[in-house]
Amino acid sequence: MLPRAEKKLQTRHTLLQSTLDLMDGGRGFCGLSLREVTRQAGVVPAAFYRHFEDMDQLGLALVQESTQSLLTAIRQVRHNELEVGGAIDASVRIFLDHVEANRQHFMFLAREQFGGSSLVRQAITNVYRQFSNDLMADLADMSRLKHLDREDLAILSDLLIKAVFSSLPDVLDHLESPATAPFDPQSALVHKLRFIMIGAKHWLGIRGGKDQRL
Amino acid sequence: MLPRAEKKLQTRHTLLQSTLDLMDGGRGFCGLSLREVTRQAGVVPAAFYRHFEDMDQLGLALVQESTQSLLTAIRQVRHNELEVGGAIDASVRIFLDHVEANRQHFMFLAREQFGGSSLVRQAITNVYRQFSNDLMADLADMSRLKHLDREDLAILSDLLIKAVFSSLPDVLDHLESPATAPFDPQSALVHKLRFIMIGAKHWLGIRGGKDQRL
DNA sequence: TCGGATAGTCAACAAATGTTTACTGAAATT
DNA sequence: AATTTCAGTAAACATTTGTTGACTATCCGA
Repeated sequence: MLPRAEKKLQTRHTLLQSTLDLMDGGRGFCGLSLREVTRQAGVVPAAFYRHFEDMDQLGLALVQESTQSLLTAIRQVRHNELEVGGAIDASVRIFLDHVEANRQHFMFLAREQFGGSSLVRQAITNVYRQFSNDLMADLADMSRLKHLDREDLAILSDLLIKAVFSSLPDVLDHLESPATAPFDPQSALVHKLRFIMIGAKHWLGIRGGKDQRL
Repeated sequence: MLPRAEKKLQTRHTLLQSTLDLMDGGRGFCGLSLREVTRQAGVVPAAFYRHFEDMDQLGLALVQESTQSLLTAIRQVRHNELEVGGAIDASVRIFLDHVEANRQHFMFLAREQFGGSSLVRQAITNVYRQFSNDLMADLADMSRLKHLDREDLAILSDLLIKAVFSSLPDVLDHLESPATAPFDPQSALVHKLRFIMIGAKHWLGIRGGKDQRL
């Protein structure tokens, strides 16, 4: 690449990384100021506008960057699901390895999924929907779930995605101080996904059998 | 009550309510300024300090207020669980009715559970844990879950709580614009909880039977 | 080699923020 | 009736914020 544009990309990356670093202090994205970010990046405030229109746009870029990581992880997981036996264990392992390798990005996603900026929130919501749709397609191919109709599968995949992502904070906290949670978040997550998948396997329709009246 | 302290409590409540009103605009708690809140409340900035030390303390008060609402809902749910048949339907109905009646409070909880202020976040996390423990005690009394040990129950209740709360944003959005979600969030939530409870019922231990290898 | 493009600097601006200090007046206490 | 208490006001403060315009130095294409 040309050293001109390369340098620019490098600064842009520094701005994004500085934002993640500042958020490591436990603060949310909306609590950061433009000047703070540039200060952390070792750049003058005005330089910010060479890369982003405002903080919201930087947030969107951060969503995209994080999503890229996530997409990579998901594809590994989906590839792995084709193998036989212990798909959940292996998938969760791969997913969590990736979370560990991209801790800051996933912290950003976990913290801003319902957070301050509505633009960022909406972007993350769209990513969710996309992943949920992908997962639904995979689930539809599983032989032990053939008895589920489209709506069942949609709700099931949504539930699985929500279970994974709502466990993200536990996992991320556990990475930093491994004594916080009562259980190991990774095995707990596997446990939870098993509950769900077993339930899906024994699902008898919305009315349920008489033994399914809960 | 004496008209002196009563008036003070009223102003305090106005401050809290003003905060919720401002957050209705789609912004997060950490995006609000002290002056903004007092402006909305029709009070001079300095008056804020007669009630709260800083915005974080107001946030904690808001957690407590919201928690009170939630406790009320939960108690209704637990009482309802003692009745026979269709416990999930009825429980979810009651819970969601309460969410609807206290929309702003639950929006606050949903949005700030991982959000900006670490003090607020931690307070909400503690509430979660408490509810999860309560639910665990209830689950332990259910005859169809007698085969689960303490760890199973802990993880199960955590999963149920997470499923409910991660669905809160869907439910709240649906209240404002009932065409956003692909499905009705309420029935979807019932569906999800059924998946989980059925899975719990058929749970055969962490190693599972040979038909439970996922 | 020249001339334009441009990433980043510098300085300045109005506006908004959190916080403090002294005050006012009504309610509570004595 | 006199005095204290205190919720809310008024004004001022030092900072910080987002944004702008003119600049500088470097890289790029001609």
